[in-house]
Amino acid sequence: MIQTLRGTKDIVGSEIFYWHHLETIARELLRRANYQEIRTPILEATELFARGIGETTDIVNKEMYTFLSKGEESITLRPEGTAGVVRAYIQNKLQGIQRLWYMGQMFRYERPQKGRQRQFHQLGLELIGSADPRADGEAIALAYEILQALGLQNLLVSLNSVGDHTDRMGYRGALVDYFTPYLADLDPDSQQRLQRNPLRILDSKDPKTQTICQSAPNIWDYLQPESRRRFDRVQALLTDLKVKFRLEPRLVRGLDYYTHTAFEIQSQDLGAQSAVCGGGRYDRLVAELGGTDTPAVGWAMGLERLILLLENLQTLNPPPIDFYIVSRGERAESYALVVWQQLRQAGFQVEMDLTGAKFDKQLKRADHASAKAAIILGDSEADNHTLQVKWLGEGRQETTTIEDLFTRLAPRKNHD
RNA sequence: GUGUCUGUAGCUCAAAGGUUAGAGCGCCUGACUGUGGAUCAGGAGGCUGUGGGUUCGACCCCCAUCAGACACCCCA
Repeated sequence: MIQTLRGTKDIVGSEIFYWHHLETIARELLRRANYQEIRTPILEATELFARGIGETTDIVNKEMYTFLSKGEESITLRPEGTAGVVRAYIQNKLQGIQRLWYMGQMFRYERPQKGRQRQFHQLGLELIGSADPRADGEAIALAYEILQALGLQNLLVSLNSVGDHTDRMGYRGALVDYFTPYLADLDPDSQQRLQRNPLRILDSKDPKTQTICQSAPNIWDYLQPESRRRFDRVQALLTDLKVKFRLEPRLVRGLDYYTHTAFEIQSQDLGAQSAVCGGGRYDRLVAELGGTDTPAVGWAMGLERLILLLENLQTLNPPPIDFYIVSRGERAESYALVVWQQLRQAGFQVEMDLTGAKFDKQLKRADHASAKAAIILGDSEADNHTLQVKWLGEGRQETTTIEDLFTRLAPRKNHD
């Protein structure tokens, strides 16, 4: 049997109702904030991610689906959304402040576990063109409110500032100085990180490394006054917006392009992969990718993780349909098809039984389809142009005509 | 890439190395020949993930492989 590749899955059966629910709420909140959807290709030049995300990151080093196309060009299935959106911003010469959102598949070659797949979905937001701390507040508040609107509980917003480039270089040097004497006591992964990305040592889960980190230098001591003021302002704005957050000096996002604001929203109801949303400010990325120097802030949510939480929260059932048409006999079956068309064109949601089985079997299926009413058609109804309508909730049955049904139920028309 | 655990009917799970691999739910049929849900009776459905091996004999033990779960790494 041919089956799905490791780390990929079908979204099948009632799971789709959770996706629709999530999409409906997110779309509505983003519409109110006048964000515009953008759809960029899943396939991009490998160089876009190498330059955008950073050559030293794990995403670029070991997690990308990269291959050569027939023209020997190196292409990659996107591992995240921001680089592509920024590429589109530059390529399409978008100007001024752009409020953009996207939703779609992302790909990372990793071992799957709870809340992590190789092909997964992200909902992302990018607010490009403003350095105003209010832009940070806007982006974070929207993420927070979307998660709240979904009814998620036990959410924790972690906030940090990683400063600008000079702040970070100073801090990085201080960390290297601090950790070097302890080199032998660090876990092997962190030993590697000391050269590549010492900031990452801070969120190691190794207990011994953790103790060493206790008295490591704090990034806040390396923020220049201007960066510090900016950080304070973002905190004040979030408080005004009633976003509850926790300051987390160790929070370091995995991608190289972040500056100043970094944040993450975690759920305590997931396993180890607890981050449902991550993001921050990336003032250098547009220039890095060849555009004019443009500040920006954004985030991404992992939708599979949100779906897991939603499924724990509530059971969504398929909405009931209006009519299930049951028919038996040659003339009745032809008549049923016409009734099916008329009901549908009048705006009702209708399903017609195709089995030709006995009425009790077909009615059982009507019940199973959670239809409000079954329309029962035999040859005598076909001859008289009447309908037997059985209201399944109350069990009442009536003889009527399709015209009568239309006038009584004032059906929704297709066009408004 | 590393570690631990798990693969038996559509689903959830049984079956001390020893007859013909079972049960619940679901599905189908009938009781009820033009009337759903409940009840009762019956039925279909399995190369025990796959490929090797050990054994008189393997769902069970061994090896490999594929897949899944969880964790590490990393991230959403």
